Amino acid sequence: MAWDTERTRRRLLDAATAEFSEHGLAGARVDRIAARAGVNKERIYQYFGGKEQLFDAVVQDGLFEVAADVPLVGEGPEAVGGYAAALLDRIVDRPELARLMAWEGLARGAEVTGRIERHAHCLDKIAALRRALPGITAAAAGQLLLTIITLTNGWAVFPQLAEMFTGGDPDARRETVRRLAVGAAADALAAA
Amino acid sequence: MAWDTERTRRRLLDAATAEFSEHGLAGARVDRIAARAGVNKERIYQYFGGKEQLFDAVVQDGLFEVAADVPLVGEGPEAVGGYAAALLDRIVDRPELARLMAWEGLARGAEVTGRIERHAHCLDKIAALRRALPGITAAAAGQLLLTIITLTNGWAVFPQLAEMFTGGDPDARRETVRRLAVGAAADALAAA
DNA sequence: ACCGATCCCAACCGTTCAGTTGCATATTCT
DNA sequence: AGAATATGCAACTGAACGGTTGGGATCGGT
Repeated sequence: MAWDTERTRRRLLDAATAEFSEHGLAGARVDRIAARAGVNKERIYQYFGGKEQLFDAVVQDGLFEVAADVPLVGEGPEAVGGYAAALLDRIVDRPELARLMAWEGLARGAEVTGRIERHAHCLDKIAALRRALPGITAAAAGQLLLTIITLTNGWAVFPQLAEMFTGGDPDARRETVRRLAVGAAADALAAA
Repeated sequence: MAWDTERTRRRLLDAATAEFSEHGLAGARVDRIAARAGVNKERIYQYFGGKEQLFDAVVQDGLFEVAADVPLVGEGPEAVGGYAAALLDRIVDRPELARLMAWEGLARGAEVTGRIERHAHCLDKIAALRRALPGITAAAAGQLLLTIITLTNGWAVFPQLAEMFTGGDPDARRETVRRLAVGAAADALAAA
């Protein structure tokens, strides 16, 4: 049998995504990740270096994937609303990345590793937002993006609140989030 | 020396709040909590039953405290904006509860323990919101409350995003959040 | 067909963790 | 004062954890 190292790597990454998303950095178990992947755990240390570095790789991977899956298309506040709604849909369907971001923010604070690529990645999103809302300032675009991500990720991070306040109905929430995003975008544009 | 059990309890609760807020449920160390409190860890098991129950007690305690500290006063969308701004200020100043809520939501999902008191607590907040915005539906009030809490807690839960998108400036964020909350409140009111 | 490099895995290691126990000390009741 | 109860703590325990090691299998190159 040929060594399909890329496949092993992928399996580990997927298993780690599930495990870290469920249990966080401290709660995840290296043994469990290896078992989920059907791989010996020693591979983790060879491929990624350790638990924390594997976590980083997982976040990076997820970030990349969601950016490709949910693009910001069109122009004007309505397009921004559509983007927010699509993002929420994605999170309802696959909450892993939203949860990972929260675990990361809670455990590591503001100093994230791999700042460079990450920063570039975020600048890309801000640029897309400024393309959709011509004339908006960079600061306003940042605020708007933070608003959108916070609002959408909240669904995955505070399920207990979502359940209590909305009965866990994602449809109702999507429309609320869409209107909020449209309003926030229009507001940011008007302030330009 | 007289047995000041209440003081010991309080010290444990405070130490546990700090520890759980920093490290989460899985990352917190019982030994560290005891050391922070200057108390033997065996007391934790006598007073609270165990790590998880202590966590519950900490969340409950924090929830109660913040509700008392940040009331919703006045009427109309502006009052709601003021409430959101005050909540964000509180979170910037003392992010413990926001972080605890996130750890809880991530680790435990929608099924929170102590549902009854918790639910009553939330119904109180919704009632306060409906008093401030006469005519609003219960569903709209729930959406609005979820929006406000999500937006404000986001500052503490996603510090890496806050840093990247806003440069970590809480003042700019407060004004954005205030305007968003006012807009959301007016919108919810208009839909009535 | 051989060799060096790469990959895989079972077993192992030192540490750390949540939770317990046994006993000394302080308090309250009578 | 003395018995009964509640509180304090150091030391312990069994399990689980992240990480390592040594040896065997499989590859590509020649």
